[in-house]
Amino acid sequence: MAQDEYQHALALLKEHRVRLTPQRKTILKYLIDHHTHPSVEMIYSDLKEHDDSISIATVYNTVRLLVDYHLVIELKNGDGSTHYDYFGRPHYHVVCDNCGKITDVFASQFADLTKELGQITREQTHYLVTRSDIEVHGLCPDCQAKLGLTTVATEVN
Amino acid sequence: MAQDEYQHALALLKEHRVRLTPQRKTILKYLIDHHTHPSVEMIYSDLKEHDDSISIATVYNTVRLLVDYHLVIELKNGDGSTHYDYFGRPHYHVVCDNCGKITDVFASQFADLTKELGQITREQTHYLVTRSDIEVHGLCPDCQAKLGLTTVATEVN
DNA sequence: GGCAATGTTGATAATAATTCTAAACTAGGA
DNA sequence: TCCTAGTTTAGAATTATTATCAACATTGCC
Repeated sequence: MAQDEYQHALALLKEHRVRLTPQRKTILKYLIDHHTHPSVEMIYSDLKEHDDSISIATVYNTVRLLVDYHLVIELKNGDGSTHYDYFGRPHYHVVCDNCGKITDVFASQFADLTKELGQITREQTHYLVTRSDIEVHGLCPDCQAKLGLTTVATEVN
Repeated sequence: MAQDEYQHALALLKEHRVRLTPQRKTILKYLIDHHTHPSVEMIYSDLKEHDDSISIATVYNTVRLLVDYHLVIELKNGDGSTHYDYFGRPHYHVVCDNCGKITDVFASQFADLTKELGQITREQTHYLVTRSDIEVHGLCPDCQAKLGLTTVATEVN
């Protein structure tokens, strides 16, 4: 599966005549394998630990490249730094406002929602819609428990 | 209307024992009146021009405060800097990937969409959902015209 | 496989964005 | 009015990001 993603992404880049350097492959693979929504700094230090030398500038350049080709998306949770997430298969994000954790949701309804959203948007704005980023905020189950909100959780709409 | 928003926001802050300093009021009023999605730098220079002294640090502090109380939301279009938008009445954003323009959409269907989204999310993740940020990407009508895509636009789903 | 053209990397300098600090100030309650 | 905890200010410090450019590596071609 992850292997498929990787091959698919490589093929897309190749199609666009993007040079497949070892660094780019490494970073791409890292992002496919780690759905931890890492920041540039996290990617950099992780890779430096395992593999050897890779420049922070290269990480910046590569994530931007991947964002440009829509293989990866940028996220901000609120702690200042920017996070990245491989976006090969459509999904959306749920951010915990208490601990900052970001969870992926691969809901089957996602496709329907985005389609609907695209239609509404086109009607209202006449934009040519290409994609949608959805970010839901709330409290993760852990934080609900910590804050003693477990019972409330089931009541709230 | 804008006056209502302002009073409503002030009341909310007051309720939370937030000190209503002139700087905070000024910045809040600015954000309510300007739906231009300004960056901190833009707010700062605009206010410095009209009004007199206000520190950039205060602008940073204040927008964060307003974000914390969900009166304002953070946006990134892609040019690096962070933008802010008064969020008194629910809406979502459409970003033009060509020129970076951000358009607000106050679709009546917005409420239904977010409700649906909240339900799906809760089922899938057991998060306690509080709100949703939706960001649609595409090409604005101007850029479609510039790029000669007007005919295509009507064909694409 | 080997070669050349051209894009990429790496280290670091430069710049931009954001936060911190400490002293001075002030909103709001008593 | 007075007090005080919270806020503002200016600038320093820190952090994030981009630019530079010589050395290097990928790709397409033979």
